[in-house]
Amino acid sequence: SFLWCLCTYFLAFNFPLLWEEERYTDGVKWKFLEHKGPVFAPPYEPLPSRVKFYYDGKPMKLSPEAEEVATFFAKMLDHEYTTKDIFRKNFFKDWRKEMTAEEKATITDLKKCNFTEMSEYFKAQSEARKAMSKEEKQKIKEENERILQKYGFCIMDNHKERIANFRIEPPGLFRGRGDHPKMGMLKRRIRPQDIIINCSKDSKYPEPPPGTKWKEVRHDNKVTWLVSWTENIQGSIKYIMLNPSSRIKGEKDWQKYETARRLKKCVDRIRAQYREDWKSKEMRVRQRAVALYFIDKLALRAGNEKEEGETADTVGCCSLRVEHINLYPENEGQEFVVEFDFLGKDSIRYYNKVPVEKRVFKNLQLFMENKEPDDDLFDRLNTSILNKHLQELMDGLTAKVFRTYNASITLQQQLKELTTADENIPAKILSYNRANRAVAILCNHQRAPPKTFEKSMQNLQAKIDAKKDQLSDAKRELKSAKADAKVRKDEKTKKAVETKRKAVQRIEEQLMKLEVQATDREENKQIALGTSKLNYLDPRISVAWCKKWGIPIEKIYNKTQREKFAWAIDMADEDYEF
DNA sequence: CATAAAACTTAGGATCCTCGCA
DNA sequence: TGCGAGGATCCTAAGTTTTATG
Repeated sequence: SFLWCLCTYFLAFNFPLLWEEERYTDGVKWKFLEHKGPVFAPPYEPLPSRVKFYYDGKPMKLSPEAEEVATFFAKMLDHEYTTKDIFRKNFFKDWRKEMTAEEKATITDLKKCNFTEMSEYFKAQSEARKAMSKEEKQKIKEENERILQKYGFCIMDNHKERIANFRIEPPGLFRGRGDHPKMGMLKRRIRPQDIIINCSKDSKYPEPPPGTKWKEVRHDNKVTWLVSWTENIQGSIKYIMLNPSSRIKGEKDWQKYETARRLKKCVDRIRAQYREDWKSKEMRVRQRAVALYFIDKLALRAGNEKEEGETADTVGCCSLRVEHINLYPENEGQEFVVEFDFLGKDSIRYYNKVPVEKRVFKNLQLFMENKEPDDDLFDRLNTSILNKHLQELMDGLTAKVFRTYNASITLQQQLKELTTADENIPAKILSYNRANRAVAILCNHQRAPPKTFEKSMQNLQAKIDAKKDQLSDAKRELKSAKADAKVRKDEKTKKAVETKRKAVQRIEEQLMKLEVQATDREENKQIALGTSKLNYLDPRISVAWCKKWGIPIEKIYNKTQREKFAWAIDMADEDYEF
């Protein structure tokens, strides 16, 4: 059936007769790759001379280089972080590097810099953009479309594929997430001589802009990227790659869920194993087993070590520190409670109180003995040790497979539990969203409550109230029509009763729809569903659910998502089981 | 082996765009 | 027919895993 799937899959992607040779071995990702290269950020446009920068109260004309960096700061003036010490310090240091000797000599204190005119100018610009005529907006749209058509696609092995991010990131001030030590640093402009092009030897190479050269053109078909450059904040490499709808990404995504399904088959054995390991006489084995238990039970991330001072202080499972957990032998009527409180990926807080097995609890006490708060909880463990162990338990098993597995299996279970046959479509979709929500909570996918949340909730409530009034009016009218019909007994009044009855029914439906919507929205206040839907939930579960209950797939997946999951929509029938 | 670099996936917020409603 | 809410899309940072290096 694996081969059958593979076959169906390639047919879905129009791979006539090719699929056997398309299954490259030894890491070959493609045989032919042709593209037009990246789109660079537009060049800097100096400010009109009437827009002034003031230093210490006096107007000062800046060199174009210094002015450009100043505009980056001016554009952020309304953000809170321009008031943060680290941001200001980093910005000022990098800004000074762009100044002429004279500017450097004059501008020595950021507090004496006045960017307000620049800031006002950009606000006015953005207003003007909003106020543009239809024709002007249309023209811009057409230009964007032209660029998309030219640069947004590539040819990979006989297929025209959409590129994900064909535009080079423009220069600006770096703003990491959370308490980032590098916030405010200058992210420099990327030039053609910074760019490495990857394409096939026998393709038409992309042209660098006139008068420039690429850093390198290479032909590495063991990787999937088309363009790369080194970014100056962390010194890491950035890539241009294909869209999720592409064959190369879709196949990888499918493979990911197949690995998670293989874990399903052996997860009982693995769980038994780590429970056994809680008793091991070797400390490293116990630590490994407790960490794995957390990763499995709580869907924690692996938690690689990070270089101190280079990024925000965040952790995952293996990098948890003593200060991130509290142990309660007894708490709110439960025994052996562990309280987690730490910042995870993107500095999103993870807070959870969970009762654990006594053995886990005792182990944690042991791991914490004679340690300072900032010592590692699992001092004999890191992600590479853990993943090596997992690899021995199952081919292709790594820590993140547990997140995928637990997310997908939770969706499947919840859908089974929450969906009832007699509900209408909106109610079924609410059930779907609730199942999705259970996963988002498991994976701790949070969002900031939308700024307009309270207001929009009030609006919705007002609508509901209005609908209720409308309903009682309609009911009253129905009642009087009925009374009328009883007296008159003619066709006309009979018909009127039917009309009124229909009206009541329609309004009741509308009311219910609104109420469902309100519930859904309220429950979703701080939870982001998108991330799990896009990255953790085997789409075939959703496709099967839609088929089973006659829900149009568009109700669950928008256009982009349908493109990304085309493979699953084609592959899964209503009996699909994860 | 340990470590660093490279490759690739996952993530939340900003911005753009559309659609329903007053 | 203009407006605002909310979804779609864009953006790019921040993770994990794989591969290269010494």
